[in-house]
Amino acid sequence: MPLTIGQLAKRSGIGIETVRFYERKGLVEEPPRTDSGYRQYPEDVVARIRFIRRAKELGFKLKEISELLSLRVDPDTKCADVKKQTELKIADVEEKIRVLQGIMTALKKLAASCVGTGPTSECPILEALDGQEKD
Amino acid sequence: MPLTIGQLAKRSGIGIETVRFYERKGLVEEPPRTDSGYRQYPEDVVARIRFIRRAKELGFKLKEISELLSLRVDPDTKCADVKKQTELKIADVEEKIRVLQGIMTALKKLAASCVGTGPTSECPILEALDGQEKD
DNA sequence: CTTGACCCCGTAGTATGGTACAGGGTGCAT
DNA sequence: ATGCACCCTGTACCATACTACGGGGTCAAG
Repeated sequence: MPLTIGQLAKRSGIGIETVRFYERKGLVEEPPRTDSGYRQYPEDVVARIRFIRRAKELGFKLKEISELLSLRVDPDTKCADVKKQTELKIADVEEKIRVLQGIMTALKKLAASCVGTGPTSECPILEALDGQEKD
Repeated sequence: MPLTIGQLAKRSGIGIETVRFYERKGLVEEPPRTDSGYRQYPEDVVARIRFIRRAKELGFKLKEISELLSLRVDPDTKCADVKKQTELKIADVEEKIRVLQGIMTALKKLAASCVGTGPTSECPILEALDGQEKD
């Protein structure tokens, strides 16, 4: 028995509007309709939306997810293509971590330089952000 | 001698439109104008924009930067307040790194499980994203 | 047969951080 | 005095990922 959009949304843990949004974006294909125009989703769309959610959690953007999704639809694409995408994503995430760790180091250095007393005019954090300029 | 908006933009390394955008956002205060309406920036605005740029590089959002900026304007705020903001930011960045490392682990596990041969129908990566469902 | 929960569509708004016009006026050099 | 670079305002647009709303139609229970 097919699902209404509301049932689909509830089962897959997203909002109704988001389902329609994904449909507009091509992430979820347009389902058949009842005579009155209600969307009728087959069960497996729940799995597809779960796929989208998991991929999102792994840091894929919607655009990347739809690429992943079309890869699998095309019978000519190979497992290796999917693996390549994943490896690109790994490099991407590694880069993000690298940048954040640089930020961390800088922030910690700032925090360590500050004893936490005195007015802002003598705050070493603000002075550091000012660079060579003095306020 | 005061700077025109174009000179300010060039010296501080951002675009003219961005200066006006920062003005609208309250990050850069409205400068005096010439009779004809041209903005006239004192030199030290260059430092202020550099401050904004550095803070942005450290992962502060514009909203957070404007908070930082108002902290320093208020003579009653203490160095400790700035330090506290910085420490909150450190926790924030640590959390981001933690999440990304979890993602990395998952992605690497996926990539490792895939030998890279065969059609997408047998791709372990897509299967993993599907969860308990099989395509 | 009415009420309430659900569905439809299209449009617009949210937040973030800008960028890009259009349609003017200004300032300076030649 | 004319050309060109620069400035002004206001508005609209970019991507990202939703979320909300208005004004309707539908379905099942009581």
